[in-house]
Amino acid sequence: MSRADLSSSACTVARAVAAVGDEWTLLILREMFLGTRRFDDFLRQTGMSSHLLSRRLKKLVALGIVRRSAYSERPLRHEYSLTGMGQDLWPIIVAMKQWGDRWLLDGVPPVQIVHKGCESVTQPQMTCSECGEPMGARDARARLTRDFSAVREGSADPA
Amino acid sequence: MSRADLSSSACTVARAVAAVGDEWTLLILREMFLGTRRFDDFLRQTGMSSHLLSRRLKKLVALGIVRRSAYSERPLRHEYSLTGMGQDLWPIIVAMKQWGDRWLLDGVPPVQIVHKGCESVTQPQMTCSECGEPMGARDARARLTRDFSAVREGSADPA
DNA sequence: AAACTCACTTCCAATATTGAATTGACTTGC
DNA sequence: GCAAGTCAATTCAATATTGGAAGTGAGTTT
Repeated sequence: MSRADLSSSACTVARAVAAVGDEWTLLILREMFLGTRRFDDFLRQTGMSSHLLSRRLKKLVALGIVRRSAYSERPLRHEYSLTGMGQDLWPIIVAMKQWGDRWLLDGVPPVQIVHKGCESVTQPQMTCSECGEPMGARDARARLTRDFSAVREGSADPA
Repeated sequence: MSRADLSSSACTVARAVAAVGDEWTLLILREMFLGTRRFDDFLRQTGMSSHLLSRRLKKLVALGIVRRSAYSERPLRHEYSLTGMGQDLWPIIVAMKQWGDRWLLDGVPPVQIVHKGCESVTQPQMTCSECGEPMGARDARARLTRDFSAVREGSADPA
């Protein structure tokens, strides 16, 4: 199986991975959440090649994650911004930041997140939607729905 | 800049991306959280080539995310499991699942998460550590700490 | 009118990935 | 006791992707 096939997997993690699960795409998203909009700024802030940036942006636009719009006629200039679908990727980037801050860094994280609601510096965490408690890997159990369980018993389709 | 340099970036998102931000690594992690431990099972469940699986597992072990241990002497057999550092990646995979469930799927998600604490099917969400409210991109503001802000003003180092 | 900006595209060498075959230590079935 | 099977890889050639540098073209500034 090649990477291109992931998007048709039944597993929604695999589909998400196919959409945004590569190094440069994740960095582009980080920049989007920091407010970067322009091609050249993405280049500067991520250090990627323009070739790749161009391709990644096209893909993100095609998927509906990013919107391309003109911010100036004459000269015609475009900027890139997140759609609703793209904004919803925030927890993924934040989860990466939290993990990186904890495990890959000594000292003070270079970026802090302020919650607009309460105006405090926050350490966003995953919580249970039902009881509101913070949760991690040990507090969770996966349950397969429907006939999907058959897939994971046998040695068939990667799901 | 090449992808290899990301790990030395000041940005902890970039560092996290360098560690686990590629397609196959993310799928390996998904499998780990579903309980997969053995080489062959990773192959079957992810559909990746054994060559790559071998390389990715080595990298994860080197980073301290995965532990390789013998589950049988004679024949000598090894299994792979998550370290504490690896367990902490759970929010990233869950965030991807939540996004995939919402935006890339019609119908019922193939996997549900049960919170062991309250025994209900949960939709884990990011919340503010200070006030407990659920939060998303629009509820957050990034604040650069220290002299790190200089980096983002100029056109220098990708941060 | 020369230099510059922005948003790309083209080219090609270097690198990474795929898929199939192979290895080797051991176990199981007959 | 010996052929077939299992597990955890490694090797190799074909293919695909990437990185870096250079180029493009519409328009603007000096």
